[in-house]
This record gives sequence, C-alpha cells and structure tokens, in this order.
Amino acid sequence: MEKEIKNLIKDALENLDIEVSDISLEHPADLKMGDYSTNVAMVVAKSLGIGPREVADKIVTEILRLVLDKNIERVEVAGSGFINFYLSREFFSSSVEEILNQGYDVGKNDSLASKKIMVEYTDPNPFKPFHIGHLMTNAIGESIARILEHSGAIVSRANYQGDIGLHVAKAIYGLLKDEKLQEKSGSHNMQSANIGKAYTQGASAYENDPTAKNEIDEINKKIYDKSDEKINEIYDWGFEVTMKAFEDLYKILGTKFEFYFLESKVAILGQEAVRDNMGKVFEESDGAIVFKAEKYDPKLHTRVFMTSKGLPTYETKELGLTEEKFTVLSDMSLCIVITANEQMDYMRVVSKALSIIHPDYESKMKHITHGMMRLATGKMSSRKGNVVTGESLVRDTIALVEEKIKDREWSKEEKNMVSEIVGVAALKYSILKQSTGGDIMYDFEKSISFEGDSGPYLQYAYARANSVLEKAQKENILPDPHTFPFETFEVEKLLYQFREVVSRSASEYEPHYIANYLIEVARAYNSFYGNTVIVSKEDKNSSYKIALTYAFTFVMKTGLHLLGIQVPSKM
RNA sequence: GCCCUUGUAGUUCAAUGGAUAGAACGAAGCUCUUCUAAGGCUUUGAUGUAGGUUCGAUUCCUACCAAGGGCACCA
Repeated sequence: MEKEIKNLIKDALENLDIEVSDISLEHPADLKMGDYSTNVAMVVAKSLGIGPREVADKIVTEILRLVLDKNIERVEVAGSGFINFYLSREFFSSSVEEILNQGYDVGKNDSLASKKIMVEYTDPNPFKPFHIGHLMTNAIGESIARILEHSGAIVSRANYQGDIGLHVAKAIYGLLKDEKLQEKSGSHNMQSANIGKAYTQGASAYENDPTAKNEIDEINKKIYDKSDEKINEIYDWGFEVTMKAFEDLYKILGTKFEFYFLESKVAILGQEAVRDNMGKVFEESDGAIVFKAEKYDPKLHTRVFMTSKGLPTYETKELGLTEEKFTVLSDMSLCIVITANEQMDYMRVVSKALSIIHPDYESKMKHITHGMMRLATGKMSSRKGNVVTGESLVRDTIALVEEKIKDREWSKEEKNMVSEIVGVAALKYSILKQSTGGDIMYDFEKSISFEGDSGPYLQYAYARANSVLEKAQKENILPDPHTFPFETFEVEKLLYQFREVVSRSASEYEPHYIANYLIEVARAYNSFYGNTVIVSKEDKNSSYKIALTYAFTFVMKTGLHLLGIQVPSKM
C-alpha cells in the first residue's frame, strides 16, 4: 500500500509540474489523522512561493482526480499542510485476509534474499561464569539473527570462546587449591558453578597474593604447552563441563549455534596475518608489534597486536577470527559481531587493519554494540545470596513465575513449560524493548510483575486470543474475513503495518521497533477484547472478529518469535 | 587532554526533521451473571543549559554542564 500511495503522489506532482526528489510517507502517531501522511506540500511550498496549505489543496485535488483505488477512502489536508490518507474498510479487511493466508510467514520480505550472513554473539568464556552481559548479547544477537532471517537472509549463528588465557589459569588455580570444587558427582551445571567459584577465588588471589600470582602465571604456561598431566586433565574436564552448562542455557534461551570458534585456534591464524603484513600494516615499536591506525584515520589510535614477549593480543585474535569466518562460510555477504560498547574502539582499529589486508572485507563487516545491563536498586546478589550471573538471573526469574502460577490446575509439566517460557520472555523483553545502544536498568521486581510494558503482557494477550479461538471452535463459528462490520477496529489499523516494522528493524538492526510495535498491537487487541464480545452466535460479525483474532495471533506469535520469545497457549 | 555513547514525566523507556512529545511503573477512581482481571476504562506529570540552521528541532550543527565507556603490550 505504501508504494501505491507514493506512486499516486508522484503522479499528482508530475501532473502539476512540481519536482520533488524524495517523497516521505509516514504513519501519523495518532490514527485519527489518517493511516498514511505526507509532508510534500510543506517541503515544496517555499520554492513555489505559495503557502503550504494551498499547495496541499492543489495536490489533493489532483490526487482525487486520479484516484480509483478502492483501498483509499479519503484524502485530506490537515494541520500546517499535511496530506492525510484514510484507508478504506475494504483495505483493512483484505489485509486481515492476507495475514490469514500468510500465517506465520506474516511480515516476511526478501530484501536480503539468499544473502549469507554470520552473526557472532554471546561469547562466554569456558571456566568463567556466564554473566548478565552475555545474557544481553545473546538476547540481542538471537533477535537480530531471526529478524534477518525474516528478511530472507541465510543466517549462521556463531559463538567465540576464550579457551586459553589467564582466566583459565585462575580457575584451575582455584580448583587445585580447593579440591572439593572438583567434585564430579553432581550435574554438569553444579560442576560448572563450582568452576565459576574457583575462578572467582583464583581471580582475587591473583590480585591480592603475589605468591598466588606467580603460581597462576606458572599454570598459565603449563596450559599453553600442555606439560602437566594433572592440569591437562582438569582442563579437559572443566572445558567440557562449562561448555555443556552453556548449552543448557542456550536451550532455555532458544539459541542454536552453528559455528564455535576457539581463541587458541584463531590466535595462530592471526599471528600469521600479522607476520605476513609486517612493514605493510604493522610495525615494531618498543619491542611490540603495533598498528598505527591514526595514520589512516585521525579518530583511531595505535594498538598493540603482539606483545614484546611475542604473545598475540585480543586484536590479533580478532584478526584471525575474522579470516576464519570468511573461510568457513564462503560467499559471506555480511559478518556481524555483537558485543558490549566498551569494545567499540578496539573493533574500529581492528576493522581498519582488516580492511587494509583484505579490502573486500571492508563493506562486509558490521559491529553492533550494546550498553551495560545494570541491576536496579543495587541488588547485586541473587536470591540465594550469590553474585548474580546470567544463569542465576534466568533461573530465579523462572522460579518467580513458577511461584506465581502455582495455584493453576495444570500438570507439573505444563507449569514448568509455562514458567520457563514466561520467565525468559520477561528477561528478553526487558532487554529488547529499548534501543540497543544504551545501558539497561534491569529491575528484577518489575520484569516479573508482568504488567504493562512487559514480555508476559504480550504473551498474555496471545493466550487470551488463543482461548477465544478455542471457544469459537467449540461453538463451531468459522473465521471469515469477508463479511465485515461497518466500524474499523484499531487492531486492524495496526496489523497491516507489521511488515514495515520488520523491515525497518532489519535495516537498522534494531529489535526494539518490533517490541514497541507489539505492545501497541497487544494493547489494541486487549482493548478490543475487553470491549467486545467476540464469539457469539447472535452476532453476524462474529466470524469477522474471529478472523481478526486469528490475524492477531499470527502477528503476535511471529513478532515474539523475532524477539526470540516463545508463546504459551495458556498462562 | 583526546575519542565514542547518552541526557525526555517522580522512576524505567519511546518518538524515520513534522501535527496536541507517546507508553509503563507509581498515585487516585471505576470495572468480572461476557471468550483468562497477568486485563479494560478515566485522571495526574517531562525534552540538561545557551546559541545556530529550518516554514517547523527531542531529532541536525556549535559551545557548555552532567553521567558512562575507551585511549600501548588485559580481554
């Protein structure tokens, strides 16, 4: 419809000999002001030397002369010169019908058809706890991956693991000092939690105790050269257990990775790249090997790629990682990395180096950053009194939902499933409802209050719609989008916009547009639900309202899917 | 010092250069002989400061103020 209206305006302007380079068409914030609105009249008024309202009147007259489209009910001039388009009852009904035909494909577009895109996100390190920052990256990454898929892209999900380095040595030091933490009888989640504790102990010993620091450095060397049998054994066990625990969490969160990259491997590739480009890109400075990025861009700065001890830094590993990505996924058209924004400046420098080495990568690398997740009211500890990790946050949130639904007369399995789905929704939604750049104040209490602007609110609207549909089935009233009532409901005026919202989210890599849109749709549906009897044999429009309800469930379920959130059929 | 983010109701967040700056929480009131009250319907309140560009600025530009992050061998 957007295209049709734009063309209509274009034709009218041509007939009037008015030249405009770009016609902007938007949805007015208030639906009373029409379904589409353009400001062309105001844009051209000055150059024509006529008042904007007068120009608008002329254009509208011309449009009305041209218009034959049954989808447009009327066109009006309003405000200081806006031209507002009101769509017809027929249009909204046919868009409901269209959604029924599309089902869960609603909102799909092919702007990225058959493009291969890799999205790297989450990146927790083995031997270290999965913290709330990882949770945030995961929620954003998964959502962006799904949004791109909905635009036709072939998306590969990738995860990058720091399998070597000082953090591993710290954890192993902790494990060696306190052998109880090596207990292997419990679940791998418990074992992983113990390793997390060992890491915390090792990390603080490294800071405070010079003898421990030496020991840890020693362990670190042994991990690299694999010279100590005992350490090798602990390493293999710890790596497996922590990675398994991450997988459990990914399952709850709804992520399945296709590629796992290990730091130890890409470090070697990165070192080769540095060696091959000595003199060309990299140079020696104070014994280290550096890249002076400010030579290419004054806003960038020099960064060390190889330390004076000959060890590769993060930058070099990133170099190797990117090359590896382009190798394992041939014909990749876009390589996206999602991290916290503290890594923005490093990434810019690394990207610059990569663009010089591989000019063809330059337009294909995209770094998306997000803010920090801060916990409101200083509650840095979870309910069990431990430090809040991403994992504890997920499990505690789920537990709170469980508490809330404990009186429902459902089976234990149903309760478990619903609380998991709803808990994850509460968390993910509070991350995805705002634009990705900024920090997030996470309020534990608020996210599980499930009122208003929350994931569970959306799920609740879906569940209610679902039970409407069940009732309709029982009473044998079939959906029918063709016999519609005179009035148009607000939900209808929003449903057809889904496609535009998805494509905007995709082009800006911003899930929050979808989140905000879904809240609006849910609100409109809840209002419709609250003020109308939908299923009724006496109402001749009941079939239409049921069709509308179906359309709503398709949009809501699909929209939530794009946020990485599942829907319970009841809650 | 330089670079990057960000400053919007009491609080947490929205607003592709447009119309009366939207929600939610909080507070006050109403609402289940109707399909899930985790709902619906009312009422209340905000663009950091000073300039500039524009018919029009929360949005763009400049300065200042405030918060966060980054700036050589940690990731």
